[in-house]
Amino acid sequence: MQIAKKYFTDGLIQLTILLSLIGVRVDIDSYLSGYYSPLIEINLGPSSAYTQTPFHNLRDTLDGYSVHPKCPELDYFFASRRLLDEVRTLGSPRFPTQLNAWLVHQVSATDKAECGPSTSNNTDTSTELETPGDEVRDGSEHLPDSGQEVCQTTTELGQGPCNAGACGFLKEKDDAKVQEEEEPAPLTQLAHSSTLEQESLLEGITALSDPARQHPPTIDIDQHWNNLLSLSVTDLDDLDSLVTERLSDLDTDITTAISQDVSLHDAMVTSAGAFGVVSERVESRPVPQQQRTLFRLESTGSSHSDASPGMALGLAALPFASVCNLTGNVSQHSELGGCLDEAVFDQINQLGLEGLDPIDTQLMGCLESIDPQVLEDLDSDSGLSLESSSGGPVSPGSSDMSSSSSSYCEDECGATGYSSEVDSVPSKGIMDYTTTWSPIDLSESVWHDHSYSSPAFYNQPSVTLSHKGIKEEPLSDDDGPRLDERDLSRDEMRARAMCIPFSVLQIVNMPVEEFLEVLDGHGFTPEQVTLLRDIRRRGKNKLAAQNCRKRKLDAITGLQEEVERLHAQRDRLLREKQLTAKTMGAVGQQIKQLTRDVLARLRDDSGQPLNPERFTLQCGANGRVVVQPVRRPAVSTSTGNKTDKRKKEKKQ
DNA sequence: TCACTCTGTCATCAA
DNA sequence: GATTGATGACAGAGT
Repeated sequence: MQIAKKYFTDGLIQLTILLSLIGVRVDIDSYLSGYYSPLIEINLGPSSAYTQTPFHNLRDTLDGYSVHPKCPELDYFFASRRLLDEVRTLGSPRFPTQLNAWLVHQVSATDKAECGPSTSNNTDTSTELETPGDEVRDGSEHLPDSGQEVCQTTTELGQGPCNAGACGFLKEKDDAKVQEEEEPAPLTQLAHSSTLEQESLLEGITALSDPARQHPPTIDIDQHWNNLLSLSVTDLDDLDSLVTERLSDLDTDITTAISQDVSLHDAMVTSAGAFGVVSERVESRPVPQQQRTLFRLESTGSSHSDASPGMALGLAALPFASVCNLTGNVSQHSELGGCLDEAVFDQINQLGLEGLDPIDTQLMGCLESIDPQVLEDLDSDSGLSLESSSGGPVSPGSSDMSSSSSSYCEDECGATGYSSEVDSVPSKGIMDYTTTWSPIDLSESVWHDHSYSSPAFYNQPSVTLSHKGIKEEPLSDDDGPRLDERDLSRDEMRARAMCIPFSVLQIVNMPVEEFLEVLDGHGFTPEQVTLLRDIRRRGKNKLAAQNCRKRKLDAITGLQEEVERLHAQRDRLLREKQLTAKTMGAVGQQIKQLTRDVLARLRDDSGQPLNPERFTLQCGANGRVVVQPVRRPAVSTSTGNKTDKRKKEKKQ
C-alpha cells in the first residue's frame, strides 16, 4: 500500500510539474487536504489531485450524462478517424492543420450565431474562434492571418506549436507523411481532403449522437471503407451545411467546454484526442463534490453501454473542446509544445489509467477484508507508545480503585500538566477511515507518557504496567487478576510479595496526609513501610522525570526555532545592509554630480566658474548650503607629520 | 553486533 | 526535618 501510494504520489508530483510547465493548472492542494484519505484514494483511484475546475465538471457532465473514456462511442469515433487516415493515404493530399482551422471556424461561426456571449468563458479561445472563416477557406496562405495558433501551423504543415492541441488531434499519423508530402495542392483537393475528414468526423459525431446507431466497440472496417470510398463529390459539397448544422447542435456542449484553465483531466482527454489513446473518462454522477473528485478517474468498466445521446454529443465535442482549451495555453508555451505534452500525456495514461486500476482493485479488496477495528488497533500501536496499555483499552468503569483513591486523584491531576495534556489527545490515528481522514503526523502520535496522573492511569486496576506493556492485550474488567507476573512492575511485585493491600497507583497518588495515615494505621512492618515509601518516591520521581524530559525537549525545540529565527533575521539584516550600501553609493554619486553642476554654474569674484576640484558644497545644520574650499591632502600630510613626530619622540 | 532511543531509577539539590 | 519537584546520570530494554 505504501509503495502504491508512493508510486502514485511521485508520479502525480512529476505530472503536476510537467503540467505546470505547459500552463495547465493542477490543484494539488485539493489532494493534499482532501476530504478522503489517501488510502481511500488509492483504493478508489486518483481523485482530487486532478483539477476540479467548474469547467472540468461541466465538460464531463454534458446534459447530465457522464462520458467515459472507454465507452465504445469513443472507440468508434477514433476508429473513424483512423479510417480517414487510411483514405488519405490513398493519394489525397493532407493538410490536417488547415482542416483543423476550418473546423474551428465552423464551430465559431455557429457558436457565434446562436450562442453569442456564451463562449466568453475563454476569451483567448473565443477570439480565435471568431476568426473569419472565409480567410481560411480562401486558401492556406490566409491561415496564418486568422490569429489562431492552430492556424499558424498551416504554413508550417504541422511543425508549429499546436502539436499538442488542435493539430495534434489530427497529427498522430500524419506528421511524418505530411512533411514528406509538402507539395502545393489545388484548393479543390484541399477542400476534398478537408471534406473527407469532415465526413469522417461528422459520421462519428452522428453515430455518437444517435443512440439508435450506436455501434459496438468493434467496428466493421470494410463497411466504413465502403462508406468512405463511395462518397461522391456532390455528397461532399453538402457537407458544409451538414457540418454546420451538426455543429450548431453541439455548440452548447462546446461552449461549456471552453475554459481558460485546463485541468489534468482535460489534458488527458486532449491526450486521447491527440494521440489516439482512449483514456478513461470521468465518472460524473450527481454525487457530492468530494465524492466526485474521489471517483473522478475511477474506471466504470462496462457502464458505458448505456451511453446516452448527450454523452455521445459530449464525446463528439471533446476534440473541439480540447482544441479550444489547449490553444490558449499552448500558444503561450509553444516552445514546450508537442514533445512535452506527449510525455505528459503518456505519463498520465500510464499513471492514472493503467497502473492504478489493478492496484485500486487489490487495495479495495484488502481494505474491505480488514476489520475497521483492526485498522484502528494497528494504527494506534506505534510500537513505542505505552498509551495503549495504560490508557485506551482500560475502560473507566473497569477501575477497581477504591473510592478513596478516586477522591484524591483530581487534585493530583493538576500537578502534572503534561500528562493530562497527553491524555486529552486521542491516541488513535484514524478515527473513522470511512468518513474522515486527516494527515497524521506519526511523530505526534507517539507518546511515551506513562503518567500516573492521567485519568486512564487512575482508572487502571491496581496494576502498573511496565513498558513491556506495549505488546500486551487490552485489559478488560477482569484481566487484572489474571495478568502474568511478568507483566507487573517490580514495585507491584514487591508490594504483592510484601502483602501490601494498595496498588502502586494508590500509593503514589494519594495525598501525603492519607499516605501517612496508611503508614501509621495499618500496622505495617518497617520493611513494608520502607517499601511503601520507596514505591511512592519512585512513582513520584518517574512522573517528575517524564515531565523533566518533556520540558527539556520543549526547550530544545524552542531553542532550535529561535536559532532558525535568528538566522533568518541575520540574513534579512545582511540583505538590508547590502541594499543600504548600494543606495548610499547611488546617492553619493548623485550628490557628486549635483555638486559639479552647481559649482559649474557658480562664478568667483573674477567671473570664472568655480573649479569643482577646489570647492565643494556643504550642507549646514540649518539647511543652508555653502560653498567651501576642498581640504587639501596637506591636512592629512600634516597629521601624518604629527604622527611621525610622535613616533620619533617615542623612539627618543 | 552496535548505535541509538526510550524509560525507569537513583542521587542530589532546592523550595 | 519531611515532602516534593527538578534534574543529571546511569542502566536496561527495545529498535
